[in-house]
Amino acid sequence: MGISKYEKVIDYAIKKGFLWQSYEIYGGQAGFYDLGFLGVLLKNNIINLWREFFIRRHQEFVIEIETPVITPSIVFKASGHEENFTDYAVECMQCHRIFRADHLIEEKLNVSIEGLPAEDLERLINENNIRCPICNGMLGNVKKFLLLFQTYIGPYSPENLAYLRPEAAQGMFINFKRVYDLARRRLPLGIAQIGKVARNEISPRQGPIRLREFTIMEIEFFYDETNPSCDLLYDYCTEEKILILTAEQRQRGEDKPISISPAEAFNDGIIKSPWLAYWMCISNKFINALGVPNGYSYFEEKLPNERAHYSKQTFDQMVVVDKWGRVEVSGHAYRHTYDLERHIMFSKADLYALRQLKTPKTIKRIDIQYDKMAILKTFGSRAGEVFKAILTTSKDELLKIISSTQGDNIVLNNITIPKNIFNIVEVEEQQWVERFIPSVSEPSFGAERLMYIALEYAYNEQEDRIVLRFPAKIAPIKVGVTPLVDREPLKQFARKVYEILKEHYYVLYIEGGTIGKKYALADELGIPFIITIDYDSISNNDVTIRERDSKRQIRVPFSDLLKVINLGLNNHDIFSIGYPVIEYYS
RNA sequence: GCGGCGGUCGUCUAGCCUGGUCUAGGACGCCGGCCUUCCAAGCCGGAGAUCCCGGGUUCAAAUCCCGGCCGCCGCACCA
Repeated sequence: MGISKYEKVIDYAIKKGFLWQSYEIYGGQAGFYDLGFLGVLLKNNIINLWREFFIRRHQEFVIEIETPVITPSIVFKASGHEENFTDYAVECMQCHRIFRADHLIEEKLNVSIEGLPAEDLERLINENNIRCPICNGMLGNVKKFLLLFQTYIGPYSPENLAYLRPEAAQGMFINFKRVYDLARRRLPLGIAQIGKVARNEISPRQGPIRLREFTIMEIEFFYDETNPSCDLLYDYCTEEKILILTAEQRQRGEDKPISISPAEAFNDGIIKSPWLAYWMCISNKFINALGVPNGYSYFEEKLPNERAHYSKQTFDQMVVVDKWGRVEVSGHAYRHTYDLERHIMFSKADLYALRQLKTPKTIKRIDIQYDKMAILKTFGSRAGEVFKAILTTSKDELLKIISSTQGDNIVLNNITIPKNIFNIVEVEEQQWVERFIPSVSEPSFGAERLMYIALEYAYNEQEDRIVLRFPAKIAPIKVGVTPLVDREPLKQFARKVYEILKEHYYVLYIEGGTIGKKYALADELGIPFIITIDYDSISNNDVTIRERDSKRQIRVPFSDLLKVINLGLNNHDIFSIGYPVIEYYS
């Protein structure tokens, strides 16, 4: 099989100090990675690019918040994670294969056994003599795996169980009402969050691809199902195609995705939520901007049994990678009203949105009126007690008492009151506003996986050298500066340029070795532009700018340097703006 | 968790089978010096290794044995 690109990229990334395994001096710990300075720069650039695509460009209706990682257990009871993030595994005593205990039982007995504890599963296995489906050996004890990290809040409160969040989403759901109010109760509304999450994976083995702690970038996008207001989908997502491998296709065993525009996919019912489609459209553009060309990523619809408990429809955005064929970089879940409903149920909080109706809804309800004058006349000085009795009884209850009592009188607080004092009427009310639970579509990205993707797609081997072809926007170091040879006065000039550029960018100043070696070093770090100071620079007060991928250079007056670098870093073609282009010095 | 394979300067590795000559050799990289006017030239010098950890066998362990840790591959897991 040979060494895969993954190994090469990771070797390279470790060597250059992008990342390395955490807790090395104690032997390391699987599922955790540290970032070095290049890694931090790259990750921050990716996060900021995500912010640009998903938040800044939608700032009228997408709002970023930040909420804690440590979360009281009640939140994940409500969200369903406490129940659904638990796996029950059982091992065959004979062949040592491991199976999901619940899956085995459900298959064999054809019943749903959600939420049963380990002892019950074990009992079911024994009672029904369920054996290993491969070798028919006896099965061992059922073991429980909780994929949430547990902790306790406060030193004296071991009963205050808490979890590290496995997704940032719950922080957004919990804050829905507050942000909705801040946004002047307008939908659609996106709440975005970027932060650390933790999942206690059983055996993470794919380096930075599968971590126990990672950075998630999510939007919970709330909208009115009856009025999605998703014009953007038709404004921006009708031309460009995305690739989708539908659940139907997968069930038929097909693996060739269809090519369709997001707007079309929604119209055809392939994507069930317009906003899910819109964010998939943006996600596709975003992945392109990280250096993944069209055709190298697609959306895979999850089968119903593969979906998370909260999702009505899920697409995983897959990017083609050398080692595993593809890797999931984002999940797009149509969470619908599930989470808000659950939090309303558990917290009793009002997490409803309001909808203005075009025509008022007429609501009929029964009302009880009573004759104040008659009460005064009948009860005289005791009227006050009667009013109190009536007011402290709820309308529903009063209605029940009146309708269920035979005869002409009812008894309230030991006071006998004639029925004819009450008048039961049907009133019609017009409602212009309606409460409802908004629907949610969620795009969710893992930052570290994107880092790996960016590295793998940037990684190029040219003869015996490595060039990292990062898009300028995410390149950790933006500019290099070097004297052509390490002699004065070139060094002095180069250092001056370095000092100026440092004000604006991360810059690498290079001395030592030959010019070829310096360029190679800069290419290896993915630096998009390198500025060389030669002897002509001294006499003409200008510099050369070399572009990483083409190796071509232009000669630019010193005074224009910043302007040109800025253009270059913003994806303008610096070779077509009029400065002399040098294909190659010899 | 189970099974297979592996772990030696920063990196890649020689040595392990057949214990001693290994105060562990080399290359790349790094540091210092010389040289160098455009794509990883050359020369000189230097620093750099708990041989993964612990225990055992032995006069003697990088080398043999046991346990542990970590990694890779397969089973399983991966909302």
